[in-house]
Amino acid sequence: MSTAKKSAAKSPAAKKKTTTVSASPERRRELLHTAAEVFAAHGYNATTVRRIADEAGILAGSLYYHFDSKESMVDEILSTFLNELWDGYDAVLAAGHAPRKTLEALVTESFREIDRHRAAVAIYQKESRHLAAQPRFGYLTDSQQKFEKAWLGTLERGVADGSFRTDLDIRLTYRFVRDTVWVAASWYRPDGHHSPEEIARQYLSMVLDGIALRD
Amino acid sequence: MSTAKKSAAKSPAAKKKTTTVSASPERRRELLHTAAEVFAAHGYNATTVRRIADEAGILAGSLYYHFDSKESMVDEILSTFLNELWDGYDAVLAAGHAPRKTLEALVTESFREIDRHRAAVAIYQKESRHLAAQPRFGYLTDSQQKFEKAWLGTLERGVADGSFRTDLDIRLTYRFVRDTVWVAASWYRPDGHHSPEEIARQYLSMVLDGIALRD
Amino acid sequence: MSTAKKSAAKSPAAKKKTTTVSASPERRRELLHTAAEVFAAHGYNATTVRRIADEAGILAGSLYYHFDSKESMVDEILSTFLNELWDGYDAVLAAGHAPRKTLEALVTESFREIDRHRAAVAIYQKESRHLAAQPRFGYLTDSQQKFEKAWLGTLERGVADGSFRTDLDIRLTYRFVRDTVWVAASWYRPDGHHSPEEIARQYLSMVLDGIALRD
Amino acid sequence: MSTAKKSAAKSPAAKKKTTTVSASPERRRELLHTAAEVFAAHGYNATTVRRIADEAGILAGSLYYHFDSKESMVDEILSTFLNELWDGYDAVLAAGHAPRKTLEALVTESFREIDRHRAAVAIYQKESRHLAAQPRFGYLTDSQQKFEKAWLGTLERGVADGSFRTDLDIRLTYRFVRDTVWVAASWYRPDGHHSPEEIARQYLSMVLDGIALRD
DNA sequence: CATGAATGAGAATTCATTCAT
DNA sequence: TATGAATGAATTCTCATTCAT
Repeated sequence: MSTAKKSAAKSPAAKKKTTTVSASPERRRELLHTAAEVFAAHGYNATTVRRIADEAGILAGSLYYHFDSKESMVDEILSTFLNELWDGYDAVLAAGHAPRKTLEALVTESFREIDRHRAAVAIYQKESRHLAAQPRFGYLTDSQQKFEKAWLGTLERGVADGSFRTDLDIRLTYRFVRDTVWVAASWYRPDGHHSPEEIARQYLSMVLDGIALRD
Repeated sequence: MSTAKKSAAKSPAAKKKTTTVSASPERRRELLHTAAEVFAAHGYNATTVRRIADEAGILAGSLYYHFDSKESMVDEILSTFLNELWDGYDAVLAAGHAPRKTLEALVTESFREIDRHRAAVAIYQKESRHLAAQPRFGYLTDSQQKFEKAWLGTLERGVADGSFRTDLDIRLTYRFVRDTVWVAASWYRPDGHHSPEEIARQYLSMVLDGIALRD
Repeated sequence: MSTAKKSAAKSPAAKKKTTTVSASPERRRELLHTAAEVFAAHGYNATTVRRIADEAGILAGSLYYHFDSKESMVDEILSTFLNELWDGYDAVLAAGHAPRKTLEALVTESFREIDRHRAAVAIYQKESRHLAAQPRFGYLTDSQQKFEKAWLGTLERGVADGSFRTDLDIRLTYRFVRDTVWVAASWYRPDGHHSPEEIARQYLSMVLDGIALRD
Repeated sequence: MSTAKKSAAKSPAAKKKTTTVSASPERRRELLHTAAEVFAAHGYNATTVRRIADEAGILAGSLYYHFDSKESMVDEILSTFLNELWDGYDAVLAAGHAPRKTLEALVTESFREIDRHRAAVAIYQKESRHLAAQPRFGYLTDSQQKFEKAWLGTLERGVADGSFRTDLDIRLTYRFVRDTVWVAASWYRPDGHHSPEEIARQYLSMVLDGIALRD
């Protein structure tokens, strides 16, 4: 069970109003989906509650029947996403593959998550830094650290066993790979041409072998 | 002369209040520097005029002696940055190097700009998309297009002359290289260990040759 | 029959919705009891309909099957209380006792009401002034006036017949006695130690003979 | 120096925005005076910020140039009042008078405070209980306890030295005297007829010697 | 009788901006 | 150049109330 999962579970549970949480989960999900799209498109701060409500076809005040606050909407969007992400990552890490294969699996899994939670990923990219400052979003920091450990560890093992180059600054490489993957959420649109697996394959090809033609 | 430069120049000139322009340019620069730091740290929307003023040691209202509006502050920050960026890029492109060398020069130039205008680059990364929606910031879109033309063109020429791999989706490659470089502004801190040139070298090494060990 | 009774009776009767009245009187009473406790504890304005519903174990909307509005709840609570109060007071006044004995009987009766309707009395103390501004609560003002007449009259008769001191400002004395008695509702908790009659006895002792030791 | 003073001083000091506090104290005082009147007349919760602003002849938002929040307005009103109250009480208690004289002095001082801070006293009476629940208003509880200690102690000493009756429940007597005095704030209007000292004299006469005519 | 979902009218608060001094 | 005081529009959130089921 991941840190994100535990923290995320604790966060809503600490609220007084449990009523809100008990409301029909279907409607919640619809509304959260709408909210996520708007947050992703315009940014969390720039998104007004009213805008979300408009998009959902209800009045702004009505959102508060389902959610405590605008904040608790992002909270639920992000923690849901991170929980699923870590389910996938944990499975990959638990499989005990060789470093190179692990890297490939992590990248592929990442693109799958981008495909499934595009909006959430975009929000995470843009907002996690300043949201993490609030105690309520502590799980973002936790997740960040687990994330770094997983990727850095994989790279280190790969350097040790000869899969990856030894002449690179490993933290720089980590950032390079990490950004390379996740920034994709800002332009990725599922369209049939490119399945997440196909994109992952091309990215991996570039990251692993470079874009220069080999002699 | 770049599009950015012209547009940027036109933008303030279209204002009614010439008062603003008459103020001492030194003070302006100081204040813009302060503003850029705060914008970069907290985001444009989340940054209050008062916060900038606090940081500058004056009252919020006093900023309006120097600038028309909060918007005109980002405007000046971004257009100044883009003008310098294009001075560099134009020089590189005008030199007529071979594709691979051009790519290397563009990347190196980019990291230099990140080094010199870290705050502006961070703002550009986070805010350009939604700022570009306003006519005033049309030059952001112009710049974006010139940018894409320069990079995509270089990649295409490189594919044609055998410098770069032919089996990759070229737009994907473009995004890969572009993001790879500019996202660095979100974590880059000038510290002596890594000069922009050194970081550029490592990035290029990864992008061109990949991180996998060659046989 | 008192003014309060008549006004209170007229008030709900003037409503359109007769539905409300048809509900089981037992459930009404339970709910009113719950409402009274919450109003007393947190104040009328600060009490949300939802809070009352929570306490009653139902949803906010469900209260509207039983009552027209939050206002009609306080209305019923206060008018019920005042009707009972005036039943007692009227009996005392009709008995035709001497002034001092009348005063004692009124005080004792008051503490009995506090004992029986603690919540209602507390609400009355805190809210009657501003509720009385609305026409619907005109009976509060009526009751207030009858109240003043009864007490002031008793005091005046007592001054005339030599039961009470002649050197005191009679309105000041009235307020003194009135406040002395009713403010008790703010701290009184029925606990077995102090029966209302016992508290009345001690209060009367203080009011009539003072707290200083007589020579 | 009293508890109220220290707590009150700490409360505003804990704020981030010191700017607010630094604004001209004259305007603050005027606005606080207005606010206190409205709070006293309609209750804290029922008073809208807009109402205060209307009364002050400015717009609601403009109040926030001077104060952080509605809460900080009551805070300042109450703590200012309590500080002055305790200056007076402490002086009385430090004088080391005999119990009866101390009681008289405390009552007189109380009526003087009611005269000077009528609105604040009325607010204190109505709102202190629920405000005290918030940490920010902890000094209300502190003050309450000091208050009880001062009055109960005086009564106890008076019982011991034969000034006061020995057959009364002392806590009941405490509440009786306390409420008797402070409830006066709800009807007291300075009018020339009754100086605070004159009212204190009459109250003391009733409290000490009772309203019944002595034989 | 009760629920679930909404409405709509405020409420407090924030903030870019203005302007007389 | 800067201050102090305000404006006014927008924003998040609250809550009594309604109503179809």
